[in-house]
Amino acid sequence: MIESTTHRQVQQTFSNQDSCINETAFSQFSETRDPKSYLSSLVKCRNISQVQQVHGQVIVTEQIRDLFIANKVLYAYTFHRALESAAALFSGITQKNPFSWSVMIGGYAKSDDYMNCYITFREYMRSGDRPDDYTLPVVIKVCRNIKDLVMGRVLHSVVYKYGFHLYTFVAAALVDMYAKCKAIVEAAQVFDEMPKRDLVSWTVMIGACTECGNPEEALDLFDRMREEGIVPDKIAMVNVVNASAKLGVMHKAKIVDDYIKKMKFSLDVILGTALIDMHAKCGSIEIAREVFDKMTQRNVISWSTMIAAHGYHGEGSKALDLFHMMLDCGISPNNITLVSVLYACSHSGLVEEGLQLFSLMQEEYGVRPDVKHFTCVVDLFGRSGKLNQALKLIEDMNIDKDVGLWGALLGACRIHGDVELAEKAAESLLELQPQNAGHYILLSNIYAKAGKWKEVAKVRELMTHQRIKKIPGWTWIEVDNKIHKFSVGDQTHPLSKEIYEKLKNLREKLEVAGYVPDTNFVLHDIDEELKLGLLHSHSEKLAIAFGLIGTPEGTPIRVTKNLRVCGDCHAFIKFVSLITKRVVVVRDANRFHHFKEGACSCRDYW
DNA sequence: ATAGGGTTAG
Repeated sequence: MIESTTHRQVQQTFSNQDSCINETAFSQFSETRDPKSYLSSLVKCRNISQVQQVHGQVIVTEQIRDLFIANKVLYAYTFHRALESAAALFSGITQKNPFSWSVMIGGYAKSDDYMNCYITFREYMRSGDRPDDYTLPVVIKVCRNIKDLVMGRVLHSVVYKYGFHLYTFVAAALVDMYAKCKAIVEAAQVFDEMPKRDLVSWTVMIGACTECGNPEEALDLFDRMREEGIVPDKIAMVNVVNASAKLGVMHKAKIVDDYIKKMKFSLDVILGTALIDMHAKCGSIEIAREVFDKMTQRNVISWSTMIAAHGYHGEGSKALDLFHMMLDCGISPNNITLVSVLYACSHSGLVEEGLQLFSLMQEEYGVRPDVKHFTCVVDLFGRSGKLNQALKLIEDMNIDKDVGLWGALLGACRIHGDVELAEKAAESLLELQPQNAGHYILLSNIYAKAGKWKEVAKVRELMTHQRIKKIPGWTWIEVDNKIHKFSVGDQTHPLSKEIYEKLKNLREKLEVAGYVPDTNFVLHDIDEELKLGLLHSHSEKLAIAFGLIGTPEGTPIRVTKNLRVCGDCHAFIKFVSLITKRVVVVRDANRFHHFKEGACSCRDYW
């Protein structure tokens, strides 16, 4: 069964490595000459040379003719990622059974040799054997890893062609593959078709929903899963925690957290890190930090997550402290850690610290700056008014420039009212993303701030011409575990009358304290009176007024805005926090701005 | 004997 070349090759290797035959497993083998009993344990804990020795021995004893043993040795090679030896052995096996194929294909997959994995799978199909339940998940997983949706669909059709019903392992692999390729409809189809769903199938579907931007559905699925009597494990919980993190709703985070405590899941690195991320993104930076401090093991990801969390909550110096603590613990930062630290610096206005870090990140930490790091530094320069330096940095870098980079520059232009540079940034930005309404709005706001109404009109014309619609700005707030959503001028809320009353009352007090409404904002084709009305009923203001009505005194008011908070609202909120003695936490995108006693935790950049 | 699900930025 085994070709003689393979035999010779192995014997050669065998004799070259004769010095280390004293390990228990091997001597045991030498005595008994019966590898079946312990070969599998040998595979798992010994090194490659022992596999070679066993291989040599079974060739000598001709036990290699036993397909069971040949397959075992094959698996041993792939386990240790010795693919060349595995392939040589594999090609010598003339009577390959599904196990042999599956192990060889899985071996390539494990070693990230995707091309050979595909090729061998194709050979398998052509060999006349039909692919089995064990091989398909492996190849489907490869499609997932390299996001090869085309091949993934082919494999899906193979499943049907051979008349498989959606066996759980295959189906779970398919759902996951589709999800990672962002094909949520197909993922859901496979999931719905499954005759039986186990914990893994539910878990991948929960992950799929989160991945494709529907965390609410993910949490619903989790409830459904439990209703069907499936008990989650830690991996399932990580997916649920991620869903909750993405949703960003604090009371959901609390429910998930309570459940994890109730089920007494211990916090390993991954679950702990996911929890930090969830609490931070749902607004509780304090709880996030508590989890972090409580964790018994932390890796670079846990540290990066916590550093980033302090960063987007406007706590730049805490982020920096943590970064140094991390270094003291002997953990090497990676590129993401450095993005997090630089981001923290730019959001808190720690210009010197940020620039210092950037300048020595390569030699000190061995991380080569990529476009994300440059973006943070452009932000850093930009916010501190050093627009020329920001531009020079962009011009001098020889990395592909992306939307984020130009966006940071455009944002900086808005803060400092640099129209000329804004036009330059916007030009590059619109070239990369001509359909993104946000860029047009930002540019037109910059023109408006400079009083260049002709240019404002031009941008508007451009938008109309290209059929680009402005996205409405929404703000929402959680009160009594319910989400209340507001848009500008909103009158649909049941308590609308009280809200406007409260707002009017509030505005009088704020104006006495020094708040001046800023009418200098863009609204097209609207007369002054209406414009003023809309100014007084920004979605943020409505949500905050409702928050003042609906939440107990002394508790923070937390609102989320889908777009960036405008300058007028920023000033408004500062005064609200001063007058009412309430902490106001505003989240826009993934940034949190904590307002307390008339000040904002983040560096002002409106 | 071999197979499917887990953490960070943007």
